[in-house]
Amino acid sequence: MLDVIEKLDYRPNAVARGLASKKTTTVGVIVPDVTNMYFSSLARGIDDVATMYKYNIILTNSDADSEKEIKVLNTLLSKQVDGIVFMGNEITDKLREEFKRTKTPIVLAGSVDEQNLKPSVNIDYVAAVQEEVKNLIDRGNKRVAFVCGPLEQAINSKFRLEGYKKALKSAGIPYDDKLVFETDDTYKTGTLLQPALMSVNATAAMVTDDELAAGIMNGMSDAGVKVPDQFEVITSNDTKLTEMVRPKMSSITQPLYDIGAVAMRLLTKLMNNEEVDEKNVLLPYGLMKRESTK
Amino acid sequence: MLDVIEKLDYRPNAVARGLASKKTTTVGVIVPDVTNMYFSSLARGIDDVATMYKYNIILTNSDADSEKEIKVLNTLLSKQVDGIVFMGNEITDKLREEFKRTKTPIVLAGSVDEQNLKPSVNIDYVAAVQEEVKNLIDRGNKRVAFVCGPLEQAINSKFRLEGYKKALKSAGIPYDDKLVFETDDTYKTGTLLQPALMSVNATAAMVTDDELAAGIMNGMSDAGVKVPDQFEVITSNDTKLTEMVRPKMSSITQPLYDIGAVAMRLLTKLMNNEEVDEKNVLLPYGLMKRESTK
DNA sequence: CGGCAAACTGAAAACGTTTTCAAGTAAATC
DNA sequence: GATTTACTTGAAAACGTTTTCAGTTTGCCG
Repeated sequence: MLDVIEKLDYRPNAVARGLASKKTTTVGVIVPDVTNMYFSSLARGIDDVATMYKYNIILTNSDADSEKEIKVLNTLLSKQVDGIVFMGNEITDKLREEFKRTKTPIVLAGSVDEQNLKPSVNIDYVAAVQEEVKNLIDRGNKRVAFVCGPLEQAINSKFRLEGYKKALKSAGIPYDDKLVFETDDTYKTGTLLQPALMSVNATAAMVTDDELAAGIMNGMSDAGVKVPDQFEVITSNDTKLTEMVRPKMSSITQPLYDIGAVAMRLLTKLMNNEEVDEKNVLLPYGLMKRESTK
Repeated sequence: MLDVIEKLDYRPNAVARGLASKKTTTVGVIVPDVTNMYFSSLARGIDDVATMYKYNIILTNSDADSEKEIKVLNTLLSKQVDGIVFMGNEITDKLREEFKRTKTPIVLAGSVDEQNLKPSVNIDYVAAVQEEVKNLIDRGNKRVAFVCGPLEQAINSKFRLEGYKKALKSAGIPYDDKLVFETDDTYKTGTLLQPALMSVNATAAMVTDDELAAGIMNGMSDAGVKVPDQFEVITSNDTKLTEMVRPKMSSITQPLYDIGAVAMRLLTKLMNNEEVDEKNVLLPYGLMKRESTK
């Protein structure tokens, strides 16, 4: 019998099944750039639990471009994906409209929407940053810089920067916007930041992306500034890059793989019309001291 | 009025179209691990030209596990993908059988099959390694180690190791298998290799993976061995990691993004039944001297 | 103006499954 | 043993498009 099947080389046609059953067992994944370790880690977590639940993922890079995001969202929906996990931190009104327009379940992974329109999986970014910046201040840093990605992204402006401000406030240090550096989250930009950082007399930096932080550290080293003795840096994503550079980078730790995995698990429940108790889950974060801080 | 707009809010059903037209405008991508920068770079190239040609990609991680590869290949085929780009370097006979069984176009990206069964896009690994090892030898290294991933993978055993042997041969140096280290291509393994490397009196290493190489370099530094003065290392993939570690790693340069892009472009031709002149394309490689070599 | 090919049109078939539904059969209840 | 209930079976409908094909119109040429 199996021989016959082998001979006939029969494969069930999932497309026909999809048409008939209105389920494709495929989910869409929208990600700014797989090439960034932060996102590839999430993506890996997503794919693993997706296959665990017999789903496949259609992976698309959006370059965090709002237009591309909308476009790709619609092609995914027209491909009848059963659900979507979205990564990207600038949820524009237009995008939110698109989100509302469909009844296909969508969950955000490692991405915040200030309006909490959709279920999401994150860590408590403000608490984490606040805690790290407090530590920096307690260690004697009077002027700690905040180096982040685009402030249009709520995760930076509404969360991380808030944590930074809170830490400042409870330490009685006035907020100085000369100390916040808005960047594009790339390694190269980081390497160029040393002069600017020095010119404002910063002695430490809270950085929101590992590649960016690596750039800053190397820029410092190349300019003869010793990390952490003369300049401390803390990064945010705890990708494996933190262990690869020297000195190793202290970081907020996030369960990257798990964020993806939990997001996907959450999505399976939604696709299955199961009840979910907590729509916006916060996973525990930690603080990992390595060599870039005193 | 809103009803009308809502009514007009029509999305063509790609699944129905797929059934009727026998084209899904979706291609499968099988990759060992997106989390590895080498593969995520290829994947990015693939996705970009895929969207350029109106395709989407179903991305699956195989962990380079032969069984998973076969399994996932079949689910992709049952999902009626129009084509597949495969990454992974151990093409087993069983996998080859599966490849033969289907008439869906398949191309290999950054992955060699010694039998050249399927179209592929690569660089000339043997020439590249040979050249770099020759340079190492010319610079006075009598004992250069070859540190690679699993030798079951043809890319390592049949290509890179061959290049290594050739370089040795033309320099009149006898091949010593104590100098070849078969590993699992991970950073962590690299960090542990220093004692073994020292014990065989190696003064340089040709490494086949960037993360692995970074591990080796850091292991050396941590043990007080100066790179490149006391130990030179050359790596193979030229991911952005090479620029991030200190010292920066000298590397064979490969157009990673382009390998993916060209592979996908090739696939579009095959899916379109166009003639392709060269089934096994070799893209140009280069040698980038950075700081991990003298 | 006749004849023929080309272009257009609309309805029906096809795509390969799942879902539905009706009819039939077996089991269970009294 | 009759009546209901539950289960089984097989055929038909449905899924939402593209493809096909016959029929009709248009266009062109002699």
